[in-house]
Amino acid sequence: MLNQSIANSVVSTNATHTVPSPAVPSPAANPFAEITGHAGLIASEFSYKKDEEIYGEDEPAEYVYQVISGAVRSYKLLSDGRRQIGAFHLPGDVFGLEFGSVHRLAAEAIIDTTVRLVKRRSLEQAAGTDVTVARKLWTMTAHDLRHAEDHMLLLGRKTAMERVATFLLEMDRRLAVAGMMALPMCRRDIGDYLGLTLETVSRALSQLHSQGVLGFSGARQIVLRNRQRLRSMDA
Amino acid sequence: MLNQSIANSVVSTNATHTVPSPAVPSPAANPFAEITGHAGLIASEFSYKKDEEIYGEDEPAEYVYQVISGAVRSYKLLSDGRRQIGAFHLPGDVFGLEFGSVHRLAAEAIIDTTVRLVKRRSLEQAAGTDVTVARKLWTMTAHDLRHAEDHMLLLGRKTAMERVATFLLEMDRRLAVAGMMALPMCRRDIGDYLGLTLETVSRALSQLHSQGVLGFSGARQIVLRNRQRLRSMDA
DNA sequence: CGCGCCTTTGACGGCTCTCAACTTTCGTGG
DNA sequence: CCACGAAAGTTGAGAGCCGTCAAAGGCGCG
Repeated sequence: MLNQSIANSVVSTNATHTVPSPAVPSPAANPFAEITGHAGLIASEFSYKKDEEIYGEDEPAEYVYQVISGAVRSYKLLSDGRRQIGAFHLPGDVFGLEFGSVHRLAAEAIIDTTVRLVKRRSLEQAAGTDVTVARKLWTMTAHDLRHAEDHMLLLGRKTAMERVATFLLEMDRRLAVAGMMALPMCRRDIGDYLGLTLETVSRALSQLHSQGVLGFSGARQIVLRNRQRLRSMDA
Repeated sequence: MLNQSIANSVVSTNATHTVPSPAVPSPAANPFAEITGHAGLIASEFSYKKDEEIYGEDEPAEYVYQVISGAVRSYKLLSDGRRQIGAFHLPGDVFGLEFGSVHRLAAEAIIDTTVRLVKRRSLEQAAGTDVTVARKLWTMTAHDLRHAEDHMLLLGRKTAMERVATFLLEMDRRLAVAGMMALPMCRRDIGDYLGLTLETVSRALSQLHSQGVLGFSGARQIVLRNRQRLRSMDA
């Protein structure tokens, strides 16, 4: 019931599980380039396989990362294994930037992922002499804070359907290409991001599908057919 | 059932509804003093009555505030009135600091409150020339982010009892005097902070009381009698 | 001293979780 | 290119935690 519901002539069938977003935004809008360019910092690249850990919670924060391709989840765990994903990082996003010396959340590659990275101490040092770097660090942290504030509202007060609607609109904004989005993450990841179980996420998506609000082309290829309706559900 | 359960000989009875914390931490630990002292900024004072709005959501962010006395809640609203309190601000805390030009959350005085305030543009300007100020702004935003990340885990994954336990330990740490805390906020505020209803908060507190984990002296005067037990409940 | 807000407590219902079975998709290898 | 097995996703039934509605009690402020 979840397939063949899209006239997806525009979508290449081998696009599954890759995030086809524009690799990295233009240099002008790229905070990493701004910083490294400005301060003459050395940026390396590194790749991680699907589900590979990039760093652990409370691990020393040695590097700051930018997603080049792939996708990353940042999360916290409770002692019994309950997980809260705080953010998904998609191509162009910077993650792992900490004020202190340790990572407050763990990070894992959701799919095969390549990142650019610079040493945190280099950034700190540059910020100590260059106010534009210092300001950029503030900007990036402030951006994360804004997202966290919105997400607290979602987690504390929205219904399951509202959470899923919010999620779809966020992902649509961040990774839709030609009106379609290829989700890199599984239902469990979505649930742990939204404070729900994977079953509840699945049921909400099925309901939206049956109402014609969205179309599937494989469980992770989604087309939004009625964004206005979705926005009205997002409370 | 909620009163006279404490041998509170140390607590003056007229302490209700005032937050008896140390007015403002030592200048060395005071971010506001650090900044204003460093940059020669002008700080004014202002007072708000109980439940008075300090600023609204999406209002221009003209000032940055520091609580001198009293208590403040920062929150977001959904269109139908559901509210998520993102943080409580107690004496010494800085709030209302935004990277952009508008406030992402509204702020209200929980009880009669006096604040110190400086113009945001003054800070921005100072940060443009002084890296220590720029760094301080980053520090404060990073601190808020850390709290928001912890709170997302609470809202997304903790049970009602775990949330209340976490809340009690947080308030104990932040405003306990002589082993007792005088909560400035009502049950509804606590519920809106924890993503619960006021009734659920009340039931959890009653249960902790009946288990001897805490003692009451009026609904808002609480003594923690078994912090270890509470920590084990907070997951 | 008394009114009104805050808090507590109870009964009940429902939204989401849990547990389970089935289906589909996807990666792998023949 | 197809077959196979495992992982991911869907769907159903039932339970439980927390929310809703309601009422009574307590405390604080005027």
